Amino acid sequence: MSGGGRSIRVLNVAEKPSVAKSVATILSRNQGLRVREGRSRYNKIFEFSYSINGVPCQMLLTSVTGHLMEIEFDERFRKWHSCDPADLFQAPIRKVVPQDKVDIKRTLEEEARRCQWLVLWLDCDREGENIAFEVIQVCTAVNSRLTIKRARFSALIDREIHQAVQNLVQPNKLFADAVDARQEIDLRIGASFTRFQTMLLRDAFIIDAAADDRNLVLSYGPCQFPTLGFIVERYWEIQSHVAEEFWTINCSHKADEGIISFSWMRGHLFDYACALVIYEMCVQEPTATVTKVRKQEKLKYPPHPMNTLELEKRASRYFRMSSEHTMKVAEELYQAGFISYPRTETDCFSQRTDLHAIVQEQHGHPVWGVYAQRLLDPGAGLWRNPGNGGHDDNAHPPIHPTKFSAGEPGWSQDHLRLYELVVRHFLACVSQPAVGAETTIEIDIAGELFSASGREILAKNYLDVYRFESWGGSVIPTYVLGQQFVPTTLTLDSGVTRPPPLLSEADLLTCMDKEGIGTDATMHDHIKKLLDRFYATKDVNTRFSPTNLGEALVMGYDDMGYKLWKPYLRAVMEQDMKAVSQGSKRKTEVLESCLQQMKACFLDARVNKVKLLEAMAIFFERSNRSSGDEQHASGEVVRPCGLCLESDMVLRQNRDGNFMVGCLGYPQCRNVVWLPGSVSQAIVTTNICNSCNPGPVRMIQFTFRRLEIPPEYNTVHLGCIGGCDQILSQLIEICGTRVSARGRGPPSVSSSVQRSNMRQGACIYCHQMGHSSSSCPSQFSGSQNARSHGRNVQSTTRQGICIHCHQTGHSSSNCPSRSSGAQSGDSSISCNMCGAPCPLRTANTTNNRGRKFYSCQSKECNFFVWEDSLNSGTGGTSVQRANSFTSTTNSGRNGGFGGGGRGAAHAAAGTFVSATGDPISGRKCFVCGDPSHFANACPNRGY
DNA sequence: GCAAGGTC
Repeated sequence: MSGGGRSIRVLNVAEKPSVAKSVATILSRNQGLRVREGRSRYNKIFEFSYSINGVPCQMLLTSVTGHLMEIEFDERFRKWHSCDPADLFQAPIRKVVPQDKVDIKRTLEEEARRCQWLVLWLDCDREGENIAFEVIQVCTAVNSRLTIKRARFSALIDREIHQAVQNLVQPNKLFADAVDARQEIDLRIGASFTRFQTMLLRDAFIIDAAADDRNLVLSYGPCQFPTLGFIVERYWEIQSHVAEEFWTINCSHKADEGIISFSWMRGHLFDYACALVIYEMCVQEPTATVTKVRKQEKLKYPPHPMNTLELEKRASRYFRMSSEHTMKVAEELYQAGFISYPRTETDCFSQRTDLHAIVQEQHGHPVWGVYAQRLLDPGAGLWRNPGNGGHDDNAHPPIHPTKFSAGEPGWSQDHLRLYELVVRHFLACVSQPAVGAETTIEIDIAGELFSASGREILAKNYLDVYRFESWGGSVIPTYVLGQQFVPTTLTLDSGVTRPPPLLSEADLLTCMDKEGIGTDATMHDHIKKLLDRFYATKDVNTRFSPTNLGEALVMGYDDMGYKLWKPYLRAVMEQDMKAVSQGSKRKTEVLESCLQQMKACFLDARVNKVKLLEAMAIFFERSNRSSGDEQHASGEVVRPCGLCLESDMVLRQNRDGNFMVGCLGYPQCRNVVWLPGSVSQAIVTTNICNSCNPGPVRMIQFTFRRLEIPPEYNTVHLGCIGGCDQILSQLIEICGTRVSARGRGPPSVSSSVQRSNMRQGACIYCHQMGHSSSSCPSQFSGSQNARSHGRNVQSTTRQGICIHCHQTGHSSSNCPSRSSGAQSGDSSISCNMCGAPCPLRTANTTNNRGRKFYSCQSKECNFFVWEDSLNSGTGGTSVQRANSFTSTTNSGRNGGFGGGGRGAAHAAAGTFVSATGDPISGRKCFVCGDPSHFANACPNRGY
């Protein structure tokens, strides 16, 4: 069949070669399907006959590989020095087909010329719709008569595809518009901030991250920076964590089955005194009564079908593979046909997927083949229809095996691992949950509740194949309701709060997913970028720390008050994109408002660049290099350069206060006009000179110093530097210019900052007067020291209070309360118990923050009393503290508190014992000080 | 030399 007669010739274009092949195979029913090469070796052309709504069609089905086009700035703005980075917010941009996609474009052009219809089979998401319009642009450019149609399909299965082609619709321009806006905003923000911060910082400091830091790019991007922000924020959280002591009561009981540990149902208390009172009550009446025995069946469900995010997280957790490497290996397995498409959000299988067939294929595997066989055995009862994770990208199924393998010759260890994960995960998904019998026992000791639980695994089910997860079993003896026993041990133990751990790769992916940073196909790229840019490092446990560079950048913007490192910006953009795709906002409207805001933010950041410099100075030594990139980047444009014809010339003031108009192409282009030394002020106006070329040349409003120019000249003059201005020429001749001895070299960043510091009179490191930051005695050059120094500046000086005790006047590192958990005061009393000094201190625990107490300095004594209770006439107490105040009973033999053993004898007499069994004498009620009763019997007890 | 998004 040649496509002659009345049949229509239809060019069909899919997003990727694999989809073209699948659609062609489905539509042709694999009959009469021909394949030929296109211009691009990856994108074949499939041909077959088909009938659309009764109309005979000669179908051509080919593909692109994702986006066909990119946006870029016009030539004039592409060189870093060719313009002010602020110009990038409005510089002209265009869409072009990059060199590596030209072959695909040619194929489309050649085929489109000979077709009447163009049917778009791009993925049904916003990016897919945008690619559709790229294809339309290329095809209609060579054939304007094309009828354009869109196929909507949600899975590559027969019914969907046949249905899609019989119900063709129009492409959705709004979806494509949303992506256009996103692309433009990303490019403009990314390029402007990247150029700005690179040129500002790279040459001003010795950044030891890279071997050659002159090639370092300090990139900014709306996805990479929030990702860095997550890492830095967690790091700061850990740095500022102040360990707080807490107290808990532990109880154990020795039974025939072993020792059972009961945990206190209050968890823990931060108030020692309160914990102690309760503990005293328990020791006083230690008999435990079983108040609840709960037995129930618990199910542990298998995971949902796996999408990209889960694949990356699990490969990181189970194999410590980086997300970037995981995706590389997954792509190779996909290309070789062993697993399904690895970039998918979908975590539920379509009803129509033949899950049994996928299981069937694994029957022969030497390790999990038997499990796969059991799954399909109805008698085993192991099968379960997979769960639904609630995500569906309407384009791809969850990741699952597509071809059996027991390992291929070319596979690495990671190929084997990842294939195994995909297969085992799939088999787990279609398996019954694990079943356990859980027993929970609750006991009551003197009104306090404690609990213990045990689990018996009844059926492992999916856990038999999913070796990556476990579910521990533990034995618990039989207790009956109302049963009484005396605990074997009852201890008051202390612990300290710990900071959260550094973010793992899986944690980071979770944060990104939650805040909408990146897509399933790009998240790993953003993480890798942070490592490539030396913003973060990853340890062997896949946990991320910021580098000095990463922390300094975030700190700099944070100090400016900008949340550019937070995910909000991306979230707002995402909302706007949604509004555009739904038609409630126009693309131009979103672009205008977003770029306007970001430009204002950019200009403001530039004004506040000292914050970035200060933050960098905390971690890095100043460099002597003087590239002056920063100065080049700033200044008002006066005219295009007539010498290099590439860059603009801008008005600037050098460090001595003299004005010049220099080319931004410096040092390649050294074109410069020095202005008279008598100029005190120069402002670029919007007036254009109508005689000088190349134009436009903007006029400058000059103000001269009265005493430095002849009396016949005005102090104010609107002049042109293009060569036409006689007055300016005369003044240059009369007054001369004040070119510095070193010539045009612009001031180095370091010297300009030092100068501004001196002017303000304070060092940017320590905020003290009398020296500059470069000679600050507190400056460390070692990076680790620099970081800890930086943290102190960050958390104490900046906020003005110690993060530990919340007092002013010292930093957290030398906080007097740091080691003791409380702040020492001046006054002290003599210890009621041993006579040693008891200084007055201030509690810093959650429940008693600010409350004063006296505490004996003698570790053996530890007399303790609240100041307010002392004033009200109540007494103090002396106890053995942390981990050592133990009541040892001998319930096994005597079944009672008053039984044998040294401790028990004292306890029976109402005396407290230490862990060594020695009595603690002189006990009296903690609440009121009365020795005739314990606190639990005190009439004044408030709880 | 800048971004993020497709996909190979």
